[in-house]
Amino acid sequence: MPRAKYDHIYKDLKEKIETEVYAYQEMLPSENVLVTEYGCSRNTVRRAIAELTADGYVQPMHGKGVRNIFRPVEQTAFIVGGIESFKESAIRNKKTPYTKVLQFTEITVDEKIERRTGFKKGTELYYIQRLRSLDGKPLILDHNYFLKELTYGLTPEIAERSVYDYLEGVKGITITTSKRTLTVERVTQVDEKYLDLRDYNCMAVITSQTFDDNGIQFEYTQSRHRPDYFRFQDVATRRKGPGEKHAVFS
Amino acid sequence: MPRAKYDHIYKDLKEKIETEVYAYQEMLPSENVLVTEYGCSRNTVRRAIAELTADGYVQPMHGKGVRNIFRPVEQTAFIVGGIESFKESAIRNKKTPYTKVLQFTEITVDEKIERRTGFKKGTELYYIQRLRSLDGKPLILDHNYFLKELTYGLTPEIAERSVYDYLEGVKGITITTSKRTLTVERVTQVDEKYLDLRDYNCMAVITSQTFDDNGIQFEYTQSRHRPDYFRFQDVATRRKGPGEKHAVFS
DNA sequence: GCCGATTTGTCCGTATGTATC
DNA sequence: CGATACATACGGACAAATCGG
Repeated sequence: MPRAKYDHIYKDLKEKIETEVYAYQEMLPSENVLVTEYGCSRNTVRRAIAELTADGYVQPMHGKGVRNIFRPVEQTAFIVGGIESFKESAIRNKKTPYTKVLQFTEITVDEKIERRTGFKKGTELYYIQRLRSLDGKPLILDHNYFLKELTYGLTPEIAERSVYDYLEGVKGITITTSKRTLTVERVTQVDEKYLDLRDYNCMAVITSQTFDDNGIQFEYTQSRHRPDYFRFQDVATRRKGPGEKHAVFS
Repeated sequence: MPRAKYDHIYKDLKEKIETEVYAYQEMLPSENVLVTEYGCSRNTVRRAIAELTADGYVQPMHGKGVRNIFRPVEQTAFIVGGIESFKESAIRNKKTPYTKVLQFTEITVDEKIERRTGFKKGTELYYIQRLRSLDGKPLILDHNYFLKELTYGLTPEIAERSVYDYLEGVKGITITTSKRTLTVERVTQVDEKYLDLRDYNCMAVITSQTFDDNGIQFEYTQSRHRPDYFRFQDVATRRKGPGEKHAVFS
């Protein structure tokens, strides 16, 4: 499958930025130069730059050029950042992942679960509880709720390997949008039982609702992270237009 | 100042979605219909839809249409979400903000501060420590470092009102990009002194590096939030292209 | 300060590809 | 198979910001 042209340019520029072919604070070649370099239209170059901007890699400046503002991050903790699976995050963080299934049951949604998960009352779900370890160290406790109608055939064995490989590969589900909320919550007895929390009495909790390409929510997940191995990254770009908001907390 | 055309369409569609002119899970009018409605080109409509997609409001489906997946959020805690100032967040959360300046000093960057903040050694900064309250309840402890060269003239009085109003209004600085990292850290003595933490021994911490429109970092801030009043929201969209990553932790 | 060259920002019309129905 | 809808790409036009002479 041939990638889209803008995606090729995006990845190429991204690598050049990461490997400092363009130095920090340096200008990238102008759009017109890139057009001739890549042999494409200006719109295509602009689309690639737009993606780099969203990644926080570059900053276009009207009338001046596009500046590289990428800074490599030191990798101390387990970085959660963008969109990727547990296994992929582990690889990027250069650690060995391991998953242990603690529970695997089927449940029917009641009012209480409906409010929390967004699934309607009466819906049938798989409920899975999993312990995630990196380099043998248990760090994350996951509570997954999968819509049975779309994910029928799930087993504990699949849950131990990769649910998403199964859903995408076998079931043909395409994951598109994920709404996430990050909070800090008190530890539970289950947290304490499986994770080495020392004297921490809080957990970093990511709850996410995930949709397929039909706009159907097929998953609700609560990921409870050990706080000292947790890091979430984000790039916020200011919206243009007059009468706009400004930045974060100042 | 006349808005850009795509921005007008974006805001118009956004409002229609929020007021449920288009119901949840309903399809928006097709791009071609919108083209005739707004009297513009298809590219312009597509740009507006792209922004709504990034906001997690809609989900375009190849060959089918664009589905509304917007759900209003219940406002329990203090939601941090997108890009906005403390004051604006307070207003959106329907609370009364108050800021107390605890410290206001000038410092010079040493190696230790350089590593943490990204400012070069020898640079002169303003260091401000502020306590943020909502409805009289102290919730956030801010540590700000501002590049003196760009923010010269800051005073404790300004810090008590709004630093950003001063920087944007008086100094003519334009805020563009903000890189944020969210972690969970242990409480400090200062946290305990000013915030009512009960028995929590952790804080939700947002550290951010903010850049102006010249790509110059002029701010480093650490915002320490009381955990039980903290909530961070995010929408992750899956990248297209073959051989791609999938979603969050499953 | 003015003017022209450069560069990014916005918008248009069109063509073609691909997925859905 | 054809009609519809979104996805990608092209080329051109003009506006707005910047910079140098």
